[in-house]
Amino acid sequence: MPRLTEARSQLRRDQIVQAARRCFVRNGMERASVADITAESGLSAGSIYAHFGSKADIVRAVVQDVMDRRALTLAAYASGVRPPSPTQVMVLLVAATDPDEARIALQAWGEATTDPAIHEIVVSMIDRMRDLFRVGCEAWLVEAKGYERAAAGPRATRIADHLVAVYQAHLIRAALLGAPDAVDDAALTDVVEAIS
Amino acid sequence: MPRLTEARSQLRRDQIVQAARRCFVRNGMERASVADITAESGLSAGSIYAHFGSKADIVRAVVQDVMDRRALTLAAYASGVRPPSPTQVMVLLVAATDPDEARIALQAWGEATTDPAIHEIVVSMIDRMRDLFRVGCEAWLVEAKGYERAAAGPRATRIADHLVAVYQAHLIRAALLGAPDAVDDAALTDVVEAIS
DNA sequence: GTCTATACTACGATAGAC
DNA sequence: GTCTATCGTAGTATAGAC
Repeated sequence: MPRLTEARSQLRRDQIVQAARRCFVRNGMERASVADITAESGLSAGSIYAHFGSKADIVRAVVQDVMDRRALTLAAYASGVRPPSPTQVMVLLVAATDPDEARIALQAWGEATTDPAIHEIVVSMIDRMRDLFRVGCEAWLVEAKGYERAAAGPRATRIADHLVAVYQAHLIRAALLGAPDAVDDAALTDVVEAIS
Repeated sequence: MPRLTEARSQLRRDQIVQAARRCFVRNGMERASVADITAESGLSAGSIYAHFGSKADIVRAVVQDVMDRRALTLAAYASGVRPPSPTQVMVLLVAATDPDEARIALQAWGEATTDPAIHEIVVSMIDRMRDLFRVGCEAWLVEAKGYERAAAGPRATRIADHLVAVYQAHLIRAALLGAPDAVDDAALTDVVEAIS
């Protein structure tokens, strides 16, 4: 029985997190009230506080959730047998960007400047992403470009840093300008390949 | 007399804006209260509301102020007779970055996702910056690299987009990791020159 | 676990004297 | 213009019934 109960509880938590996410996209993490979240989720304040200790806990859960989704997407691309090129990874990642997720990411960056818990989540996420890029690039350099292992490592680190920058800039565009189908593939490809 | 009075009023406004900026760096734009700003500025609530119509007005003024400072710094570099290379501009800009200003910038990005007034300020600032980069790059391509005018334009646009990305990524690092004297000039130079 | 109702606080903004 | 004092409200969190 505990297993089923626990799963149900997790489901409720997720229901609350997704409702909160929609509220945050609409009103911002700080301005969105618990009352907004109750209305959006169809639950009551009492129910919500049975699953989260405070509104700050909900904010943390939403940020963690969005970051985890991003990392999963990226990891999926990087884990194929034939490592994709940096350009391919970036094009896929950009095409898979949800503007709402991008907005949550920007809000999280802002929160991270003053909230230690969010700061920790965001920074460790950036590190994780850089690492995924790095590992993927290293494999690609060795297997597709014929690099020696020794030379591939430092080169991959450099490229990964750059991919993080390009990706972050893309998130800003996606969040503030909407999804410009103007995902200018040509420009993106040009830029990424110049550094690869 | 109106001139002197107006100047004094502007001084008070600036005093409030700078105090508010410090509060925002400490507590975030939303969490910082008007009471915090009165305490930090040494003024009273009544006085502050004589100069600003609402707290939202103060937030807008702070964001505008920080953005204007950045644009001024960049314009100063770009306006020399001998146009600097993209790498030089970026190195100077990065070296001149104040972590507190970077934090305000990140908070402004987050706010821009839900507040139309902030959105307008942020987006137009990004456009202005891109344009300054573009004009500077074009001059540099023509005068230092021997490009034809016709070829320099599109190339400069491409480089400018990239400089914006690199700069935004730098702001994120500066805001969240502090000023890493690890302004890794080598990495920066490498990346910017690859695309130049 | 979930609801309704409410306690308590903190905040933004204003009033009115000086 | 600036102050002190205060009003009204919105918001988080809890109590207690079911």
